[in-house]
Amino acid sequence: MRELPKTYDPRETEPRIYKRWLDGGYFTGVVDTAKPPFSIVIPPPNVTNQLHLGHALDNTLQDILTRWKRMQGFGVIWVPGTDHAGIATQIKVEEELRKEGKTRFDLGRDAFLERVWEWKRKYGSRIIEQLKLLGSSADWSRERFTMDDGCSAAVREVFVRLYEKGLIYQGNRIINWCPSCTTALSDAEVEHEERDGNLWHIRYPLSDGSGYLTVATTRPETMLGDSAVAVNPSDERYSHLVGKSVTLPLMNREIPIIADDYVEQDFGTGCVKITPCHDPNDFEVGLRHDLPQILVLDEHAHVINGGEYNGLERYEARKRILADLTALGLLERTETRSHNVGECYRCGTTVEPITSKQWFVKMAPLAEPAIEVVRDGRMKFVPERFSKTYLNWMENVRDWCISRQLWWGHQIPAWHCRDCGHVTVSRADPDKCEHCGNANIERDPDVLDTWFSSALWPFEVFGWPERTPELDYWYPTSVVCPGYEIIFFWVARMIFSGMEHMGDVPFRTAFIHGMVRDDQGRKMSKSLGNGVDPQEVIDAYGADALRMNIVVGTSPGSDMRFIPAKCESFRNFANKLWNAARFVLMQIDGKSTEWNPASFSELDRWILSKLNRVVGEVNANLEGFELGIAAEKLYSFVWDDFCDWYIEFSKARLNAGVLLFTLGEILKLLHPFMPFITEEIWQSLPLCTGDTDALMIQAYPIRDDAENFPDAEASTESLIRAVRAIRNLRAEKNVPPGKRSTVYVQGAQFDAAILTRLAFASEVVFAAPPNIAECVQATTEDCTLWLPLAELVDLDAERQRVAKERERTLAEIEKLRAKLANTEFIAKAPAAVVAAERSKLASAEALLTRLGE
RNA sequence: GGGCGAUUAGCUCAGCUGGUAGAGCAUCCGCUUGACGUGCGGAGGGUCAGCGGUUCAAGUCCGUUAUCGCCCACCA
Repeated sequence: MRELPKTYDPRETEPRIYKRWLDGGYFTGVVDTAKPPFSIVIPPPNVTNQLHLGHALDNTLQDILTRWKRMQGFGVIWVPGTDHAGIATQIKVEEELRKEGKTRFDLGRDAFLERVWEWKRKYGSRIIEQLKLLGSSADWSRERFTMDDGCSAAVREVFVRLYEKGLIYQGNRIINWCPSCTTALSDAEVEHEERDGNLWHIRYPLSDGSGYLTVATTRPETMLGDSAVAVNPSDERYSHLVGKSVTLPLMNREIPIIADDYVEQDFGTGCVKITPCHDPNDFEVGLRHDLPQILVLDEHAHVINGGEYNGLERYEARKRILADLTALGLLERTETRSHNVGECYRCGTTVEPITSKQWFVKMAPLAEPAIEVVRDGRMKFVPERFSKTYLNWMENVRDWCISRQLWWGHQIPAWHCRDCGHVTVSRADPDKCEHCGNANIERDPDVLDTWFSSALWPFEVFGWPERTPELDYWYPTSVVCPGYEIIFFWVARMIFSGMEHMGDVPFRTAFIHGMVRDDQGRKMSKSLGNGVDPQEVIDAYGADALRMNIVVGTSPGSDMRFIPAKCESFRNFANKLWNAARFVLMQIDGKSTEWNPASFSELDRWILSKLNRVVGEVNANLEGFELGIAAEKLYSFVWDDFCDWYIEFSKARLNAGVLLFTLGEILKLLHPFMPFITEEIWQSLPLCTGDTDALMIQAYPIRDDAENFPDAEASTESLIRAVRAIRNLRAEKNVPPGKRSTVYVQGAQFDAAILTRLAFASEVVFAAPPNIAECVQATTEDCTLWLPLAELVDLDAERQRVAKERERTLAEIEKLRAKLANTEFIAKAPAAVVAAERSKLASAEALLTRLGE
């Protein structure tokens, strides 16, 4: 048995304990069909950067569930890994290059990719290191990366399958384009911001010279690409003009006036300029009316096909165009108006809707089963409300643009034939066109949306498309723990991918959490500089304290503020537990810890009964994903019940067996939450017998109804109330702590040794004092206590206090009597509730009698 | 324009299926009480945002209002 130091030192302990777990191989998932499976795949962190506190939240939740289930005897695996994060990582490396005065084009594709891999290696390993610092019990032997060989094979297989099914297609459609990242984006990758802007009213002269139409637009620069002006078909103001034409100012192009339902009569002037290449609605209108598509902005959002404006950047072009229109007297007026601007979720640049040839996933057929499984409960969200968010999105989802004009990512497995134009999509790299047989083919340079590969994560990590034992055993996974911000990006896409390729849900439960904010409730961000490095917190307070901070006092799905002082309180808790263990070790030293129920006192049965209750509750809470509530109950059981009372009892009446047992059970219960300290203590206990007898593989306690002792609970709680009453009395009377006195008790019989010790008594007498007049009195619901302290007490104050308590009791009695006099209450409330109210009344009445004595 | 969440002690937040409000921190008083001052004992502090309803009983369910926040949406 090792002597424990007086203060717990997480910095010394954690690395040592973590190594012990690794050496024991306890994290390794084993396919064991004798056990029920439990699997979690990590939401793979992006290799863009090291982890922040949000990841600490993700992974603490996963680790708690994983450790709990492992201790419950499940065949557990937690698969770790990282995500290549195509666009985000590419931006990072390009930024780095920019500092060297270079662009990716200077390096060329291969050299650039080598640079990105370098970045990936650096941050990928840092991330894994950080996950370990947190205590994550992930199976490192199965660590994956979304661009490793296995994932690449899965991506390739999925792409080909969907293509062959006609669910992946190439099309020239309007998409979101980021001029800074110079790539297409999916709808989900565009963030909408409300911005102040202008609505410019511009006159388009009628071609016949009979006047003009005024159109209102927020994007005057796109007028260079206008191919019509549209009005509502039932708008009588303009019906006579439909079929005629206007002359597009600046470009002097004659464009038709058309009628389309899309136009709202009441908005602006009721006339809309139609720019099919740069507005999603206009694009649709253009298709309906067979309008020409005139692209006027290039990949950098510089003007093309715009005559004298060619080469101008879009906002520069706007200025010039507005100035020119003003000069021509065609700018009727300018109205300020706030409107939504789409921004690239990675770089914040205003996104340009642009027509472009891209690859798409046809969503309707995929969405259908993905909607069904959530509707019928085969897959559930925790908290439940997120299923609504999810369904709303899935029910309205549009085709998914999956091609990105980037270099970092899975290159699209499609080869274009320069001779016949046919596209060959295949599992193996082709050397000739499958249509004309010529070798003059070229691979599509684009890569896939990064989420295309993460969508496959829950099955690709188990070896899919191979049918592996791991896949059979662990798919569908049990739980996934993402933040709500990636429900669309990731959760939704995993669900339809799982349904399509595995024929089953990817996970039974999506346990959604919120965001970690700073202590003022602000989002943590680089620019604010308010980000917190988990390692700093771990260094200062220990990983266990960080984990508890993250879990306690937060509710699932809601954002939380990170308050360092809260870590301090859990560090203190860790220290409390540590010292409780020290006490236990000291007490049991040289004593028998034999389990002998015949020797149990009421106090022993009390703690066992309380323990048993907490065991039941904690398991139930964990089952319901109420991790914070479970942790809080354990906190209070350890501190309030075990330390404040049972350990204090033990100083007067020791049962080494129960003391040690209870500590052991506490360690097991707490282990998923605070793995390091609990394991460390466990290793010093005689309960831990062998070298491989780690706490983390002990059986998690389960509730045992034979361990309920209501009588012991009642009698001990009565004792606790008496002790409190005496302490209270002494504090109120400012009795010096060293001053002991006789305690008189009437109405109950207690363990005198305990009462003597905890109530600072010199002696306990179970009778009313002979000199009541010279005593101060305290009452509990089942007994009266006196201290002969008349000389130390302000008698006036004491009378006042008693009077006040009397008043309070009277009020309560009145309330209870009214309640019990209510025939409806008696008739309708459950019998147990009525009985409880009756006994409350009885004890209140008894109290009143005693107060009156 | 839809949808969702929040509003509880000075601060940050818990309170699952309704049964007379809790924690941590902060505050105040006292303390070398046989593990712990990262501690011990004691105390104060809330008309659970407002209004209405259901119920024997509402922080908890329903409706409504207000303030704050988030998500989604093709009115230029």
